[in-house]
Amino acid sequence: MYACTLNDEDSLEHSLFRRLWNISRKEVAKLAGVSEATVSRVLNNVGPMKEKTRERVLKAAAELGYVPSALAQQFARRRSGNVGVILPAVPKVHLFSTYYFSEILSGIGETAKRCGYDLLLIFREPEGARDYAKLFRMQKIDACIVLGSRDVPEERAALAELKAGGHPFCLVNQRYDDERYETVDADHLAGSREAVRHLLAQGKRKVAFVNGPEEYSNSADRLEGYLAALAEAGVEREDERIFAGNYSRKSGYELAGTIAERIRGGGIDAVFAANDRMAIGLLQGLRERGIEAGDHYALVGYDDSDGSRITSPRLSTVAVPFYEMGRMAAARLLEPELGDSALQDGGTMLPVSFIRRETS
Amino acid sequence: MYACTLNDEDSLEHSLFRRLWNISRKEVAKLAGVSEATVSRVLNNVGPMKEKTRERVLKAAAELGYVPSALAQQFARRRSGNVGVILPAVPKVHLFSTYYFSEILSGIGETAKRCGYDLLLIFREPEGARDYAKLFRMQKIDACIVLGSRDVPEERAALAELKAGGHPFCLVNQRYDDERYETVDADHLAGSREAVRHLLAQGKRKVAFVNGPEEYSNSADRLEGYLAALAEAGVEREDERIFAGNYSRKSGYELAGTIAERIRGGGIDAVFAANDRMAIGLLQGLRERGIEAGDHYALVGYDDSDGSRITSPRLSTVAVPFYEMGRMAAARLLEPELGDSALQDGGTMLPVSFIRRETS
DNA sequence: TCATTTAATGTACACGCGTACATTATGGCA
DNA sequence: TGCCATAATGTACGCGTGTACATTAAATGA
Repeated sequence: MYACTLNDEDSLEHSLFRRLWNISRKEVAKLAGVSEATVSRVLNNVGPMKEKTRERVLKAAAELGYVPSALAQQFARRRSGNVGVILPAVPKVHLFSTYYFSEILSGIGETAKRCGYDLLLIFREPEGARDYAKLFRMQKIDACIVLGSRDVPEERAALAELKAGGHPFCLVNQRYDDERYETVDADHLAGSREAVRHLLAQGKRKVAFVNGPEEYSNSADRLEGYLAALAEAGVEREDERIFAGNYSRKSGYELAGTIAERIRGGGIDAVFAANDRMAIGLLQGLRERGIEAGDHYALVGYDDSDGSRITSPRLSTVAVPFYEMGRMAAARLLEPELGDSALQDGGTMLPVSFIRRETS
Repeated sequence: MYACTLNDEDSLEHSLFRRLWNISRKEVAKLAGVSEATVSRVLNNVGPMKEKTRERVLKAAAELGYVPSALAQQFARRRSGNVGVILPAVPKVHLFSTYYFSEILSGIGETAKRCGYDLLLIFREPEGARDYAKLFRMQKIDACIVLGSRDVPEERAALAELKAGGHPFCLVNQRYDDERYETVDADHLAGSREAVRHLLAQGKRKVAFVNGPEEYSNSADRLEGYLAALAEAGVEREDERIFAGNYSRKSGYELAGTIAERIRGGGIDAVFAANDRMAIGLLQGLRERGIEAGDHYALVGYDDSDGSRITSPRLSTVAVPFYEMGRMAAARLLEPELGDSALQDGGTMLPVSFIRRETS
């Protein structure tokens, strides 16, 4: 039918080699009979162009199955198109709810995708070597979101370096009030106050508090909320009722011995734990000692994690909009114009809500 | 002391602009008094070089705070250095244990970091548009690991295209036995058989099975293991004892009505659920009907998730080495020479182990 | 019709690195 | 000393885009 001309050679090339030799702008340009620049302009929709040309180029691109090389684009644009997400070192993940991270990560992913960014996962080095700024200098990422940040010297140094370098980043669930970093947090003070108010409203007067490590601003917020609620109700602060865990279930479990005695002795009639995991550990530890949540004492956790729904009795807790927080953190970095309008400025605080279940 | 020469201008440049204008190989070369190629060779440790030169270059690089541009490197090497990790669409995540993903992800991350790769997170599109191969054609990733794969036509097509394109990928926890894809799975047949054997050994003879959707090879494996154990014990298969859930807690919960009746009627004396979430949902649903696990019936879950430890009674289950599976999947792709030696060839199956707790 | 603006396209180069190849230093050996 | 093999380094270019600038085509106005 057709003579074996150059055209046929071309189509042979297309059908056979398109998967072998990556075809580039050049081939598309040749097929469409235009210059490479025109191809580029059509695909990026920049500058004026004749509709006819546009169609020819798009057709040629489709025919060749052309896909621009992200590598070359990134290089030419000097942007990686990646948002780095910094996660706690592997073993630390288990201190937090994994639920916590998957929710936040999903939220970040949603916004990032919408803005044309990809997510680069970065596990924090266990041994203090946290050179976040290097990731920017290497141009691996254009922005980054820091999860599980703790107020320790190495972390402060790393963040200060980011700031000094002018690198866009956003903290989630951790504030450095003296630093004015971009931050998305939830109103843990209000959440804790609410939780403790609830306990007080039940007539409890000896409310213990199991907090997490003080390197997390979350912990300070919760303490503040706890104290505020007590003060409101005219209940005196009692330091013996304040305990320190590390947000792991185990740490809650291990406090059960001490707390059991106090409950038996009438020194404690309710417990507010700074997260569900510790609350659950405590619940289990106390149960082993014959002390039942919701019966011998009231218990409230924090996070509304999956776990809070599967204990029995079900755990009262405070719901935190992790997914929203992730979305917002990403939006702050990737679409700052929208971000500002969406929040009352400086209002990085998302609302939380107390959820009463069976342990209180 | 020093005259204001070009040298001083240079050091001014270093101290002030090193963070503003990204310095490149060129500046290092000039400062070290060598060619750019030599800088490159020193930094990549390629070819012979004089120790003296090496030191000069490294010193210059350090002095300038030089960091190679990952973008340019990737472009020149035509490798992104990224491993794509494909995750279920956001809403789906909740069907799986988030524990499951964070474990596997950590395992992948460990190996990837060791091999000098980064992790690019990719959420599967909800609407069937899963063009995995495009990620390779765009050169966004050099390899990919597919999590939560389901045997549906779109998925098969996407995987077939990957294979046809010669793109390295590895499935985790899902097999396509007719396709010979690179896969890392655990021995769910053995795990399920073990779990059911245990129930039978307790004298149970009417063991129900709550399975997940059949698009997951995991589900088929578990069914097979369940049936194998029954057959061994000479217990006849009874289709009315086989139920279909979707791996969510809710789906287990919703089966409670039917199963409660059967337990009361003596038609069921034990339940093996294909994952912990369904087991927990069922446990809760039955409890609401006054039927207690470990008491009125025996219950075994699957996954050894966090949740299995916090129910009461604690859930008997089957532990799966998710972290190891992640490590191995990554190793398969990134260090195939080691991977092959580590496993008996074709032996993609990792062992699982039954864990007896209080519900059985 | 021609001059002048504006639309549409082409030409040329930078981006920062890796690396093939050319070139120059070095050392061994006769 | 001269020759050769090899070590060490330099030169030059490609990788596939984006885009500034130059050029040409079309449109507008007198």
